[in-house]
Amino acid sequence: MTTEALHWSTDGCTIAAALEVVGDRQTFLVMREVLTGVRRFDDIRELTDMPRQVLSNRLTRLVDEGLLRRHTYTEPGRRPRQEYRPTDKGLDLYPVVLALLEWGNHYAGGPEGAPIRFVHRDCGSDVRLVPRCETGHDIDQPRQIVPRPGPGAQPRFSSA
Amino acid sequence: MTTEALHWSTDGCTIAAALEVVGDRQTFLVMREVLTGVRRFDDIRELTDMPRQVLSNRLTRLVDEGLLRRHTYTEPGRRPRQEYRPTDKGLDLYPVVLALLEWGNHYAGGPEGAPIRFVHRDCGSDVRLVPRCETGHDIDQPRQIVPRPGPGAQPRFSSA
DNA sequence: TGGCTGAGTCTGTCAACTGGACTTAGACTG
DNA sequence: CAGTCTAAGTCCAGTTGACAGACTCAGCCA
Repeated sequence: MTTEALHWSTDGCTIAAALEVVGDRQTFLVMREVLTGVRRFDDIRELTDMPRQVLSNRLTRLVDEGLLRRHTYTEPGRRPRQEYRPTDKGLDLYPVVLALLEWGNHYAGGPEGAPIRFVHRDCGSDVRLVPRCETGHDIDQPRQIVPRPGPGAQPRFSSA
Repeated sequence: MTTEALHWSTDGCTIAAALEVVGDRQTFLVMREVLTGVRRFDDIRELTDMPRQVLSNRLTRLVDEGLLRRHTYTEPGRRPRQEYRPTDKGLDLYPVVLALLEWGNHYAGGPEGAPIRFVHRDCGSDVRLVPRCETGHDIDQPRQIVPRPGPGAQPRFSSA
């Protein structure tokens, strides 16, 4: 019953690499706000309820990582302000946000339903994530998904 | 240009609720291991490179939250050991894992490719996540996804 | 009896988060 | 022009959490 997975190292794991960028709660909440259209410092701070210092830190890092970019804009009769807008790299996190939203709706949702949903711009109906294999089968049961070593898999040398 | 999103509170956000459970790097790495078939304490510890205390803490919490369950099993001639197995609630995190994997492959992958992939058990080909709206349109551009207040949305009272 | 091993617990150090006060730069007010 | 308002931070002290490494405990085996 030894699992094959044990023989492979996790070096270079791209899940870990992704978590390195967005793997903490606060960073992810910032992305949630930006992807739902909230883009100014104090608005994000209020909606995520995080200390200014942490928000400042996270925004700087997300800009450095290329998920957000700063955009200065000026409303008439006001001084210039900063907005944080998602880049393509940031927008591509939508599936992660959707996956978490679906899981949360299923397992952590209250009776009144989620306060947010994501819809198809063209038709207005809700967006769901469908796991599908490249042969074209839709997969409705997670047990139909199984792990395999990928192209970059390296044998694991047990450190004994 | 004022965004509508500003007028809605994030109370009850199911993304935040999901992050409350799996929103830190270490917890998520544990789920990655369990979902790839690595289920014993010391194996997880070695592959995730985390301190025992942190792993112990995370495993206990994941069991308490119902994503994992402990399973005692005995190899012949060895004393009983614990395994951590995913529950249905844990298995349903597959889409989140897949979404992070895809993002990581795209933006953080090395030239040699990911060390892990997930395939359809029946046909063996790679599983991808396809965002699709409930009307049936596949969505290939993240910009076609837009946020809307959900059924549980509450007006936001600016705290001035 | 004593040793091995998987799965932890204990302890001290050090980095990160937290809440609250302070700072800065434009624009507007009198 | 001096004073005020606001968005977007920075600074500071206290507490929490991660980390590394040593120690513990329970079965099994020689």
